[in-house]
Amino acid sequence: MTDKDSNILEQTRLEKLHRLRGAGIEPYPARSQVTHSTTSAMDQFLALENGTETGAEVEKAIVTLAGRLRSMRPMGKISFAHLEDGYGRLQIFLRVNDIGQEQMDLFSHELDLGDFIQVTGYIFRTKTGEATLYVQSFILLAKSILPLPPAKDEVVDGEIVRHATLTDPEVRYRQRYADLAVNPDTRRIFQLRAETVRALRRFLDQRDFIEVETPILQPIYGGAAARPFVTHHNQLKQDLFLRISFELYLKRLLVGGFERVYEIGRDFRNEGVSFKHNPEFTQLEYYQAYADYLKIMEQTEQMVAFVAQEVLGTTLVKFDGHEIELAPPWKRVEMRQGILDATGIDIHLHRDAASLKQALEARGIKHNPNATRGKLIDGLLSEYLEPTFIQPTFVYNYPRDISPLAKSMPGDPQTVERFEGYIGGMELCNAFTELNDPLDQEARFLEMGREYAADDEESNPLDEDYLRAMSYGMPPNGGFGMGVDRLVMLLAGVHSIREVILFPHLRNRDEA
RNA sequence: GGGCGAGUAGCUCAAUGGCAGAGCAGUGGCCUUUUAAGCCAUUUGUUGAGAGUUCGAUCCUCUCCUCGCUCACCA
Repeated sequence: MTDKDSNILEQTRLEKLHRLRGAGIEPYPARSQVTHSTTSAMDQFLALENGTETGAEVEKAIVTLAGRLRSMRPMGKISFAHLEDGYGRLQIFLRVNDIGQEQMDLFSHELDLGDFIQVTGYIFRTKTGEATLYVQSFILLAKSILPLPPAKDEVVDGEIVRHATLTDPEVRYRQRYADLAVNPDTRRIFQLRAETVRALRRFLDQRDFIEVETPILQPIYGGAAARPFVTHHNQLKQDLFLRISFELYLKRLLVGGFERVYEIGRDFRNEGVSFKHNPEFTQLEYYQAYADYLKIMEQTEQMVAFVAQEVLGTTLVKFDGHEIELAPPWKRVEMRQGILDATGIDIHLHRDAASLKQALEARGIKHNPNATRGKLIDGLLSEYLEPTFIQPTFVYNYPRDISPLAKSMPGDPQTVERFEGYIGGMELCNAFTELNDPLDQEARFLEMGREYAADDEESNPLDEDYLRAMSYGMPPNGGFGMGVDRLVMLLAGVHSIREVILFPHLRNRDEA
């Protein structure tokens, strides 16, 4: 930062800091003696207040709290300020009669917005009725050198109206600490995120799933079609990939005898960035022995509705200008029928890529000439169906060649038992009846190797160890994967994945 | 990677081919129930970076950087 030493605001604060040190006051003491939070102090005060009949004196319960100075209104011989801690805000009140001129000057002249202080006193009500801490003593806990972005707010008819506030997305993402410090809405999103993850765990734990952790650094990546990040182990002289999914490891555990496993963790995909894509994102995957995709479909509706109810207290969410009802049952669209309705093309009448391309060309639908049949169908899904799925919708029965890990439908080898869940025009989850036939699985891997060009980085290397595991015998099972970030977007009602990731990936900033 | 938009004081934003402004924040003063406290005074700029056109560029042109939106990519 070039303006570091030229910024007069920082210089002023540094001078204050040096003056404090010179006066024997440590601006960063190691210890504090907090007895209450803003809310617990307030709760205690309200209880005392309510327990007191008219005419009786409210007992002056002495509390010590700590927090950050968020506003200051010095008025000569008295001073008001607001203190904010991790729970909320409380107004504090200082009077020269009680704390003395020296402390009063210290408060008015040497403290700044953003400083952490500890205050001791009792709560009373001001003329305007605001419960306020009457300060008997205070100490500085941490001096703030860099001024926080100002974020003033006032209360109008019970609504908080914010005036100057930090809105620049770049600063908000790069300096998330500052965003969190001044924007309560940002803090709320990440509290909601934590509650969402807890609720997901609760849902699965109640159903006898066990949570496991599988490798992030993998010698062979797989389980999804995505370009990986590559890294290197120096000592072992071995290239490693950051995982693009958990799938192949989790299903090895079914071979090992666990019947219900899940993992919540980070996936890494070396692909484009957008409002719904971050290079690293949080994924939930679970696998359940003796379940099929229809069972998983039902469970998905229940899980999402459960989480919404736990986190928001309702299954009705607002997203992107829409009211979305998450309670079951969700709409179900069979893929063939959905595409037929939307485009007039019956994919069952076009059993190979060439035939399907002809049909697309006849209707003037643009497409990638090198795509497989499955990719063409997937393109139709993304183009014509996905944006229309605002209310929760399952699309089911997918083409086999884009689903190498899913089991074919009885009597229709070109179609697999797979579904994806869409909400708000966004893919939320993906699940299928897992393929557990090692011979079929090997054939699929080889088939994929033929259909994808050799230089197509999405074509996964053949995972022979996975085939060996399956050869020992894998119970029939249903598997499920969901983007946790997207679920949080939905519940928080925000349109960008960056709003639900604390430190989203941004381009390098050249600080030359 | 392509297209569109944006970048001006610490923050939020004005302005004009001719001395770059306001509010807030800061600093000094007044103020014993304020709360976007108020009043008086006052400080703050490589106008994102670089180059070009021009007597003169924050403004026009080009290149670059960053952010946002969007398209492509993303079984």
